[in-house]
Amino acid sequence: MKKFKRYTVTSALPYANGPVHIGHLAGVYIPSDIYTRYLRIKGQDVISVCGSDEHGVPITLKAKKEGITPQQVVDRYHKIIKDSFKEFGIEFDIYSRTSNKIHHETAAEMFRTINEKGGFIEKTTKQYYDTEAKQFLADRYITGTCPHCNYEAAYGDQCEKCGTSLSATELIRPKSAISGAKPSLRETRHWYLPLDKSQAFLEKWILEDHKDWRPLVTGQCKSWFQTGLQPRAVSRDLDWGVPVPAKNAEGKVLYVWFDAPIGYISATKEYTPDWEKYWKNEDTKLVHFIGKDNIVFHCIIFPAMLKSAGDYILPENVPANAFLNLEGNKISTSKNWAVWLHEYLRDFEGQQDALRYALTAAAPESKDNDFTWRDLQAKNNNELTAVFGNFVNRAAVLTQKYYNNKVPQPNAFNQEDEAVFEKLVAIKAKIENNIENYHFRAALKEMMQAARIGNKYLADSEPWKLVKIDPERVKTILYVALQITATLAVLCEPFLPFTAVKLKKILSTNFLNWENAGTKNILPTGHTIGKAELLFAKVEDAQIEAQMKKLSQAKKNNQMENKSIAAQKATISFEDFSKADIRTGTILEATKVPKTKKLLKLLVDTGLDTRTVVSGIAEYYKPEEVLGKKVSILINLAPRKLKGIESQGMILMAEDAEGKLIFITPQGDAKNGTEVN
RNA sequence: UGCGAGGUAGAGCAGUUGGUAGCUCGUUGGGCUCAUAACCCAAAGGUCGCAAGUUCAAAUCUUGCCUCCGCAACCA
Repeated sequence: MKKFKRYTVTSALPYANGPVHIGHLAGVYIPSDIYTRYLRIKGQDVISVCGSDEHGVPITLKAKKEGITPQQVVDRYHKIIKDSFKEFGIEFDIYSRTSNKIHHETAAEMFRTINEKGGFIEKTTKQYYDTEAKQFLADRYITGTCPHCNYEAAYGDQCEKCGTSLSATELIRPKSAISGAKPSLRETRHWYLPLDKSQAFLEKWILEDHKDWRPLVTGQCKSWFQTGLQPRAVSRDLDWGVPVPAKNAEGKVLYVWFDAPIGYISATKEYTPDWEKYWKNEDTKLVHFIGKDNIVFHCIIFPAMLKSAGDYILPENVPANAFLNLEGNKISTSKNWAVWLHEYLRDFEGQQDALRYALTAAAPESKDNDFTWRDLQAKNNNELTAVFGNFVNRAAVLTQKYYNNKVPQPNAFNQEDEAVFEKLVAIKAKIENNIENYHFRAALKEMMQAARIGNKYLADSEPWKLVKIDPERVKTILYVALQITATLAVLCEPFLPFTAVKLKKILSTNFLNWENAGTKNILPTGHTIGKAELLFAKVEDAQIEAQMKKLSQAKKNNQMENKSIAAQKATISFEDFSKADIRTGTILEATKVPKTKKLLKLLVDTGLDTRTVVSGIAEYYKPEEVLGKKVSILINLAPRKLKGIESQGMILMAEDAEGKLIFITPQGDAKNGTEVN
């Protein structure tokens, strides 16, 4: 395997239109932090770069909605995100932002470089333009009627009712989702990255040269290759972003997906003038940590960009994670279905490692996973506290009791003692191997195994019994136990940095390093350790219940917003349903019922007969409008007198978004009297 | 609909080139008392999504189906 001299580790730039939640942490930031912390402890030359992604349409929309500038939006979230990362112990060497001057310059320069090499093509297309909001509209921001199923709220890229994928120009009665105005088609010219020309190179690079990538990642790339890569626009008509540095490019900015990954480079530049060795030197290992939604950008598009620009190295690996769900549902920023990092830090002060542990243990490395609060509690209380914390406490307390906090002088090691050291060495090797191959979940498990070995060692050797009959042996036992503890302090650092600090304080040592973990004299005889203190606090039921309550509140709020959609009614049997006799019919006559606001008196041909029905639709329909209308009618409803007129059935109606009643009209040529089933 | 990735004990996950199904937590029983009622030992618990096929032998290979997730060209 290739030997690298230094590492450049990137973590997907969080989008600055909301705070960071546990899905981001489990998918990207915790794995990248484990990886870089590990490399740092081993003394490698590594930089970890990240920053806020601050451009793009959603941010401008949010600003508009709140009546502030996009800059104010990103300033707000950049601060929240940056602060919460720091407090959570995600240790970037630099956390930058794409609204920075240095980023604008770097991104513009990248564009120019590629452009000068003829790496773009220019194309003019027709796109919908919102004359009121004065901007071009992405397909997603156009709604209209689906040409296939007539669903009225279809998006410009897809109809969610019938699932057909659409292009915005197919929509009947298109409407801007931003202003509600009717958009018009306008010509616009854009630069495109001709990915099709890079396909051959990318296919070889990914499928042949990097067979060690995760199946999830390779699979998705394959999927793209099969369809065939197409040119992709790198510019956009918008006033928020990096201006396109070219002639005739007024009002055009670099499209966010082009701009964002360059943020890794500009962050590096901001960090060190010596940035080029991290991006242009073949001895450097570049690793991108991302979520699965970002695979195409980091495995296909960004490499194609880097390649076109020349000089740049390409990623060695892109360990993308799948998604984390929360209590069985997808995490959603807009629905507030999330555990926000800044809120966790407030609600669980000093318990960063509990979340780090739970999220690493449940990391969605190969498939989507579910996070539950009960699981966090169980992992913290039954694993971290019970196994790890308890062992450390046992060793420290025994040392305090028997040796006044001094590491005792051991006698010759017996077979059990030797076995312990052998296991520790093996565990350390497994952790290294797992981390280097991005198996952080497995690495964490191994780390805990070291604590288990400690507990078992104490339980098997029973120093508290032996102290009365063989005090010399107890010295060796406690010596060994303390070596295990010190090894733990080293091995846990990539995963549980706060615990590592505490543990080193308990051992009152700062001379531990990765290389001597698992060795027989990591903590020398005669060294005085500090006072025993608890490493972990338990997570109490009350804390969990408070969080669950918060979530159910979020759920309730969502339901309030979607109030128009009523919950499903109680299940009925087929017999119940078949009692209802619904027929198609035609309205023959309609007259307003005098002295009422709502009622129309209708004469309906039901196929069986002609009958009178009184219906509460007068607010929405004039009598002449409903004449001859095909309707569905429930005919065996018990007759009822309304304003003195006997109503002999009920016209089926639905309510639309504005509360207006609309007829359930049979499609096509249903004869009057046809049964509706 | 197409493509990709999953579906393995109550939960979360391993299972290398096909050869007796494993780990952690939880559950049950026992032991211990140095320790945050923590720790240690043992047991129970699985027709490996379903169906068919290849094979002496399939969680593992082939085919079909069911199901969940993602992507599908301007969605970041």
